[in-house]
Amino acid sequence: MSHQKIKIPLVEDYLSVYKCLGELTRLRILNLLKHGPLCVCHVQDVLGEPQPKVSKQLAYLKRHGVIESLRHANWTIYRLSGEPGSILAQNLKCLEDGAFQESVFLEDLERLRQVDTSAACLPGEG
Amino acid sequence: MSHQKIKIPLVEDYLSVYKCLGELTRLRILNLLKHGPLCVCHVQDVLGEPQPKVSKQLAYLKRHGVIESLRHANWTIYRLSGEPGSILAQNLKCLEDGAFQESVFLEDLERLRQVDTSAACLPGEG
DNA sequence: AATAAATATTCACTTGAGGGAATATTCACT
DNA sequence: AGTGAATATTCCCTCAAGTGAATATTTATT
Repeated sequence: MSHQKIKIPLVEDYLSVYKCLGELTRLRILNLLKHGPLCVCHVQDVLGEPQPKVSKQLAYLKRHGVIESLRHANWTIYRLSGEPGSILAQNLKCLEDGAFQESVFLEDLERLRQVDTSAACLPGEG
Repeated sequence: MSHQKIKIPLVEDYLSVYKCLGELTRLRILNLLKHGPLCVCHVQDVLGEPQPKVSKQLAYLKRHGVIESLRHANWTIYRLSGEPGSILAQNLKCLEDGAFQESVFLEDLERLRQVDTSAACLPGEG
């Protein structure tokens, strides 16, 4: 078992969710995490943003229950924490068909594909 | 024909839409307008918020192409400007099933029902 | 043209969010 | 215990957004 569930109540408050989604770095992070868990350094590499910036936005999302974290050796793995059907899940679905088609997000995914293969800090899944 | 279409390009930028949705007054306004056009004074009455505050948020939403305005005598009528299928429309649909079930929004609708009947400044619809 | 109602805008203020640089923390390894 | 890598946090700064009070604008009415 790779991810122990440290349950933080999901925001069931739309306003919070929209605020989470209303910032580019956070949207980019969610776009990435939609494709699977990632450690901070990978997010950082893919986004090309400074470490504190990434770390802070991850903390923000975690604080609002949108993502969960798991310590794995020296790395912190983040992943989406939404149950299917949750507010966030609904919105991410909307995003999938729309926003995430925008070039910023596609480019991120392209870079993710390159980083992801040589992943050394990914937890054994399954 | 009641609403002449003064076309302002709809925001096809998710970030902008989420920012529009990420503020309580604006969410409340959209919840109201989802049930039909309204003049400023009605919005104001229903929300119980000061006139400049309401007017500014309406201006914000209009500036971002989310709503349209129409002058009708002394009143300004606002209504949603989204085409079906637009980003906003999708999100409003999400909202309909979820956020707008929260008490704030339900209470607003209750107050809207009372105000709406005695409407003197509504444009002749249909 | 003067007035009043409805709405928009300006101004001044405050607050919170985001950013970078630096520092602290946590963990593995020796 | 000491070191280095990965991550988190703090400090400080700046800027944008929201707010209320006051004022301007628009329109109908007289």
